[in-house]
Amino acid sequence: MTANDRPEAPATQPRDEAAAFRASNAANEFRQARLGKLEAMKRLGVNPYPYRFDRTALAAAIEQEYAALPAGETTNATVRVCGRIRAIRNSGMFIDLHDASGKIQVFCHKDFMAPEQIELVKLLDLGDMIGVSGLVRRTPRGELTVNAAEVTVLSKALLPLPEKYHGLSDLETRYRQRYLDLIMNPESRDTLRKRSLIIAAIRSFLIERGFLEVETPMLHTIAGGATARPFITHHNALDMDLYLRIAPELHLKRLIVGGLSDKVFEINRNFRNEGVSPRHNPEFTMMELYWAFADYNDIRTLLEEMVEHAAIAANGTTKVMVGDNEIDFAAPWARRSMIDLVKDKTGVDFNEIQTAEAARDAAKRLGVKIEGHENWGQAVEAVFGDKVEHTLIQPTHVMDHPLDISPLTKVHRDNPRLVERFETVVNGIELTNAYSELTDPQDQFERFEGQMKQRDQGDDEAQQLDIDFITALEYGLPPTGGLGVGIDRLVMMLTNSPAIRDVIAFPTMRPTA
RNA sequence: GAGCCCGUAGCUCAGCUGGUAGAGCAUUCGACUUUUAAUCGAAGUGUCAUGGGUUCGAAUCCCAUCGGGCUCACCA
Repeated sequence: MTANDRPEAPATQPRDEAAAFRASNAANEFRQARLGKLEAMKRLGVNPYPYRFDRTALAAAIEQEYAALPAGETTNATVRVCGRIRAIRNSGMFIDLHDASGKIQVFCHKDFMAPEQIELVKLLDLGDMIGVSGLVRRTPRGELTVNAAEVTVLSKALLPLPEKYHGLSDLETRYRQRYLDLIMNPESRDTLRKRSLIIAAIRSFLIERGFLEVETPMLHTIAGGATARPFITHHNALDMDLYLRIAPELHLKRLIVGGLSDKVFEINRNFRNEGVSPRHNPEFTMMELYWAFADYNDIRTLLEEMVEHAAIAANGTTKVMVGDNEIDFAAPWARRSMIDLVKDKTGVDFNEIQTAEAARDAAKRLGVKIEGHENWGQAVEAVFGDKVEHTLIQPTHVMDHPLDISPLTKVHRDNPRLVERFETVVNGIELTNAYSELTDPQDQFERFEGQMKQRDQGDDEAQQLDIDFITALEYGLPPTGGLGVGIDRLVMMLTNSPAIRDVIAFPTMRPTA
C-alpha cells in the first residue's frame, strides 16, 4: 500500500448535513423568537457573547455567608454572580440564577436599574447565561436575593430548556445530550462529581503510599492481560493492524521488571469489543496497580483501605444504599474461598472431584450450562458464576480461583490446583480482581501454551502468547501483588446508580441517523 | 446476536376495542407587580420514529426498518 491508496478518514459529515441543519433551524419557532431577541440586544449595543465576567461569589457561598440575614433586610454588600437563568417570575422581576454551586434569586426592578437595563431584561429567556451585580438582601418572603443594579448577558441561548417541573427523563436524550441532562438533573451532576471525587481519592491515596502513576500504551500489537475480544484498528504509515488495549497488565509488569518503581498504578480506559448492558460499556475505566515484594494478602488490605477512603470521599461514610441493600465498605471485608462458596450453595465439593469430565458432569447436574470443552477450573467457575456470584451482596473477597482460569497468577502455596487470586464481589457484581502475580518465566510460558491449546480446542477467548512479556520475566520480575478495580462499577455502587451509562458522561450509543 | 417493552408538540405525558390530534409546562400577545412550579386572560404549535400493508377511513390493526430500555448470551 502506498501513501496514495491509504484509507482516508471516513466521510462522517455529508455535505447536505449543514443545509439540513439550516433548514431545521429556520423552521424552529423557539430559535427564531430568540434570534429576534438576540438582534434586539445587539441594537441596544450589547454583545450577547462577550469574553469574560468578574465573579465575586458563587451562589452557595452567598447562601452560607448570609445564612443569618433576617427576612426583609438589605445589606450594603455588592456581589457579582453569574450563571444560567432557570426561572423567570413576575415578567422578569424575579430570576432564578443557577451556577455550579447552587441557586440565587435575582431581583430586577426599575427603581434600581437604568431604563436600558430594564429593556435588556425583557429580552432574557430561560436558559440564558447572565452576570449580575447588586446588593445582597433577603426578601420579606425569606429568599436570599441579589438586587440587580446591572445585568450582563454572557451567552444568549437559542434553544429552550426541557420542562422545568418534570425535567428531562427520556433516557436516550439524557445519554445523547448529556449537557441537557446535567442542566436539568441535579442527581446526574452529583453522580459525575462524585466520580471525580472517587478517582481523585484513589489517586491521592496511592500516591501517598508511594505508588507512581504511569501511562502505558492504548495501542497494542498483542491484546493481552485479559480474556476479551479486542477492537482492531489500523496504522497507515506502519501499515499494520493494532488492537485497542483490553488491559494494561503486561506493560505495568514490564515497568516493575525495569524497577521504575516498586509500586506503580494506572487509571485509564480499557476497550472490549463485547456486549453493551447496564453493567458493560465498550470503553471503561480500570485502575490497575502492581506492588513489588508483596502478595495478594498485602493487596487485599490495601484495597479495603483504598475503597473505604474513596467511599468516605464521595459520601462521608462507608455505608451506601445500592438498590434495596445497604452495603458497608468498612474493612475488613468477608473472605471466602471459591470452592467453599460453591460447596455451601450447592453441596458439591469440587475439591473432591478430580477430572474435568467429572467436574462438567457435576456442573450439568446442577443445571449449569456446559459447552463440553471446559476443564475442571472452567466448570468450577461456571457453577460459581451461575449459583453464587449474584448472591454475594456485602463486599466479599472470593479467594483462590482454579489455576485453569488464571494464566497470569502464581500457583497457590498450599494447593496446586488453585492460584493466589481473589475477586471482590459486591451487590452480585465483580468489582476487583487481584493476584499474587506469576513471576516464573518458564511457568508463564507453559501457561500461555496451555491457553493456545484451549484456543485450538475452540475457546477463542484464551489469552494470546506475548513473547516479549516472557522475555521481560526472564530478566526477573520480583514477587509482586497486582490489583484491578473497575472504576465505573465502583462509582455505580458509591452513587447508587443502576446503569454504567449513568456514571460515564458520554456512554457509547449508536448514531441517530 | 435472541426475546419482551417503548417511540405522539421544545419537555412531561394523555389519546390505542379504527372515525376531525389533546393537556400541563414552555412559546407569543396582554394584564398584574415582592414572586419562588408566581397568578389571570388570549393565541399559535405536530412527518403521531421511518417505509409499506389492511381498510371507505390508521397515532390506533399487520409487516419491515431505525433508535432506545430491560432480560439473556459474551464479559468486567
